[in-house]
Amino acid sequence: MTSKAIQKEVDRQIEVMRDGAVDLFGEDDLRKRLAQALAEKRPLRVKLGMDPSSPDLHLGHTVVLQKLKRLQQLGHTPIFLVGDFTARIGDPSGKKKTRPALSKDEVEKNAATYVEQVGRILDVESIEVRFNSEWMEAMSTTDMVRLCSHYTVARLLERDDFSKRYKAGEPISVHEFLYPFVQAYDSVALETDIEIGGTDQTFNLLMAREIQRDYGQPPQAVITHPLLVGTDGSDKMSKSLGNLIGITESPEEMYGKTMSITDTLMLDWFDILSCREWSDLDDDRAKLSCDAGDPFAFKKMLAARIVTRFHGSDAADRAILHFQNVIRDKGVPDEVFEIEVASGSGLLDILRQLGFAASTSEARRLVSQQAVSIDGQKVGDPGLRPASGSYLIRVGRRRFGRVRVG
RNA sequence: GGAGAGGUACCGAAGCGGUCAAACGGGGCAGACUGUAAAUCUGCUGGCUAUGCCUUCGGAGGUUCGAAUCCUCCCCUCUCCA
Repeated sequence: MTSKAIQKEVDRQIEVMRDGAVDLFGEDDLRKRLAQALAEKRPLRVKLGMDPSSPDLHLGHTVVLQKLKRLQQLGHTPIFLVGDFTARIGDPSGKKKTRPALSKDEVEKNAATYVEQVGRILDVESIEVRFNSEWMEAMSTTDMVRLCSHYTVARLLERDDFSKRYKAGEPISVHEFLYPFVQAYDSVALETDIEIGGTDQTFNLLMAREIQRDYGQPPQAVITHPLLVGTDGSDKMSKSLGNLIGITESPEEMYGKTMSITDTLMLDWFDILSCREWSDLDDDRAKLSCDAGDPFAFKKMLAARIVTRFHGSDAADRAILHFQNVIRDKGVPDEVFEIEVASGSGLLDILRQLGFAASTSEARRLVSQQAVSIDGQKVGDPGLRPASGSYLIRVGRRRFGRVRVG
């Protein structure tokens, strides 16, 4: 490549890196490094850290994964860092209970699940999967203390999460301060060129730059992405808040959950999740932000796009039909799971066995709220004992189960 | 080490001797309505062999006819001083 061609390619790649990102730190250095790498036909090493304590990926994770995929398509090497050692220290953003130590088996199992799920988004053949216990377990106390000497408490307190908690008088355990050090050192160990993360990771990612410099490495560039707000519309999507859409969820669930988000959140999701792939909807989206357009239609499009991304367009079509049938027309889904119960079982017990109520009391409540129907007939008697036969039980609008009374 | 504040149901937060299974808000669930599992409005939201019974207000004891509320010890958190 001529140097002119290289410059052009650098511009193009930087544009991709910036796309959808909140910030790109260290751009000048990155340009130089990229040019050099291109000249040497050498890929850059792009790190993405993952917490192995909960192995299921959700829509929020996919934001950075989509970006990683695009960098992979540019020819760079994704490094998937499993923070198994870090998981044992405990996640600082999780304020409360320190996470339990995971056994080696659990970590390996979770990591495998991760890679499998990541494989739905990008090509995992050429990906490098690493565990930070690899170098952290071998680190001596002396080295750990030395690592910590590269940063000050005042600077640690600059971190948004820490400063907020500090000002609010909430507890911060000392070990939480170590987390950024470990994460930073991971970049040293991996000789990372670029690290991707959510905006909540900005501090840690930037700190890695300084630590790398102290360890004689060129500092990594940092690309941060916006956090996806969860289905509740208030907090970032996370497992602990239960406001997520998992990427392994059924098409019907994905579609329905997306349809349940508020109109405002829908625009947010579109902007963050699109990644240039849904630009044909940009005009519709623009109309909505100035109060024109059809929010309902737009939300249906968004929901269909999300399902398509993870399950394909056929599945999306099925999800749409299911939604129209069950939610709009209050019909019955095509497929309903079935359980068998002993003859003489009471309705309340059946509801529990179907998983529609966690306790008899809750089942009783549902019945008294006119939420339960058998074969389309509302039920009012909590003491009901259906005779032998097969029945379709419906709870609320969208929970269905067939029960065969023996 | 000293002084003070505090730990309440999924979360936040009232209650400070009986009327407390515990106000209120959020979340969740349900009903109505609708453009949808949006918005809005209403109800429910510890368990059970259920007009009663059992467990719950950091933990363990104690006082009392009776405790989330009073006392003792312990554990945890925060603030200020050293």
